[in-house]
Amino acid sequence: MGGTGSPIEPILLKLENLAEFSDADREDFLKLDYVVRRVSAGTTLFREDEKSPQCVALLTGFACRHRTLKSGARQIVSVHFPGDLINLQGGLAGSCALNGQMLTSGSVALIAAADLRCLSFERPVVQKAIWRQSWIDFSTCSEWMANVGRRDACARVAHLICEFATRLQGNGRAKMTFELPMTQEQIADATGLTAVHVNRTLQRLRRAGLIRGSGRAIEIADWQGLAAIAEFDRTYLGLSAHGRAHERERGRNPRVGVQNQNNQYLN
Amino acid sequence: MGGTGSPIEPILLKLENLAEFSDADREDFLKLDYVVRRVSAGTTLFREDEKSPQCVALLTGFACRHRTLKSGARQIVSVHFPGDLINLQGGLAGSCALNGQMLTSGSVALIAAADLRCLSFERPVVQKAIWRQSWIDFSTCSEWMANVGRRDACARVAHLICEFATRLQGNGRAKMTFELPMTQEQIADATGLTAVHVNRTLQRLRRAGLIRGSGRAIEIADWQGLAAIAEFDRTYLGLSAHGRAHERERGRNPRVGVQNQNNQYLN
DNA sequence: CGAGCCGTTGATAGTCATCAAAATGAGTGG
DNA sequence: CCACTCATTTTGATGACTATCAACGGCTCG
Repeated sequence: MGGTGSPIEPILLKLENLAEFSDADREDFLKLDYVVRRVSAGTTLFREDEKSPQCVALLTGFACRHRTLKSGARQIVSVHFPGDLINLQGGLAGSCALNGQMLTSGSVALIAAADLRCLSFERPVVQKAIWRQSWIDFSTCSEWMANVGRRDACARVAHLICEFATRLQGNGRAKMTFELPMTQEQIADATGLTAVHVNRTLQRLRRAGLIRGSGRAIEIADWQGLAAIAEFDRTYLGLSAHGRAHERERGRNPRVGVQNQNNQYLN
Repeated sequence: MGGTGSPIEPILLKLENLAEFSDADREDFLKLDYVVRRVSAGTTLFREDEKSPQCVALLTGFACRHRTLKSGARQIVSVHFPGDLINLQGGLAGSCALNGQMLTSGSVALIAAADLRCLSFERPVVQKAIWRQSWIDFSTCSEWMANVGRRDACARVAHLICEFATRLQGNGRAKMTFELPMTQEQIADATGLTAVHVNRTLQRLRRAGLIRGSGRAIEIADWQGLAAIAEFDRTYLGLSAHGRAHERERGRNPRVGVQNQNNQYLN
């Protein structure tokens, strides 16, 4: 196979990392109906108060989901990369009280949620992939919550950078140089800070020798150090088991005994 | 039906709110294997570094999932009520990098994730219910993230109280009086504050006449006011469509045009 | 070339964390 | 039933981290 030229093939490729697709699975997926749209930065993809079930496949560019309070304060809840299938939760289960918006310009393919639901019903492998994606969404969301709730500004921004480097690289090691697809204000909205403070925090990370580069071009000068102050552990991203020799097993919290299958620490 | 006496019947009842179970669905669900355990407050239910896929059905008492940083700082990511099925993400898709822990004493039924996976495969309705539950988990998680990232201490605590009141009540209106099943330190861990500050915040809410009662007994004195400062909107909890006459449609953000099915604001 | 977004810098004020210790309350064992 | 212990709640004093307000330079773009 390879190179059917379908616009949604990148989406398929990413999903295939999450389950073992058969040729039939692949074919059926590529048969999905969709509409491709070019979108500029800032375009709203879907809104919290809208019921229309629609899934968005991000072909090029970057997008996010966010929640906006009456005060105007915004919390970005997830960031999406080219190849991502966005709004699974909202599309497949009903509105999700989140807004979807492009961070940069790019293009998307709109897929009717009903079609995707059908496909996932007929193709258990597709279903499994979607389920796992949804799991990753949740996992990432809770990691972000810990980020926003329990880390200081430096660690928050460092963590975001680590995550981006890792996700941009796919399954390999983290990229050392890349372009952050967000303005400092958007970084602020993702980390629960203000744009001004993000600016100063980036400067501190630079002065500390952890990153280099100006503007949105980020070069990671000291991955170890950056990951350390961020306490970054890529497990939550659910990437395949490539670089699995993690630095786990260390100083977790040894409050309870050893772990094993059968919950022997339950009473 | 009604009153088979099975310990996991409360779980079933809650799931039935999320999809239309047939009698066969119900029966098969109740046939699931499980082991019941009494657990004391603080008992660890599952750990982030553990692979054993196991789902926990919370029969009595309250539980939470949390993430702990090396510094010892803890972020509680979700709170679970009697009748909840916990760790769907971790159990069905692999470890979730989250710890599960009892907030109070209580009892749980352990269900092998594989069994649940099987059931959900054979019973699309069960699957739908589980999918919707997972959606609610995500939805709640992102609401909490907005809470922790973008609201001040008063609003955060008020929001937590509103959510608890609403969830305790099931589908009706919010309870006016109930017992918070968490210590102030746990509230702090859920809201990204410190225990000391939670204490002072609760006092402010009392002085403001929004809540009454001492200790964990909470009486909501002014639901309107409390929900207002918290910007609480129960939609994200995915409760059935009872009190749907929301206070929506008001001052959202009118940045983009009208919404309708076909994404006409895309370009 | 003006408009506007974005990044940067400075000065100041608040919110919330931290540290320490006393007060309250529940559970235990003699 | 009471002394005792331990967890939890409460209070006070201090300081750090981050927000807020304001202004300016650089850059892109129509």
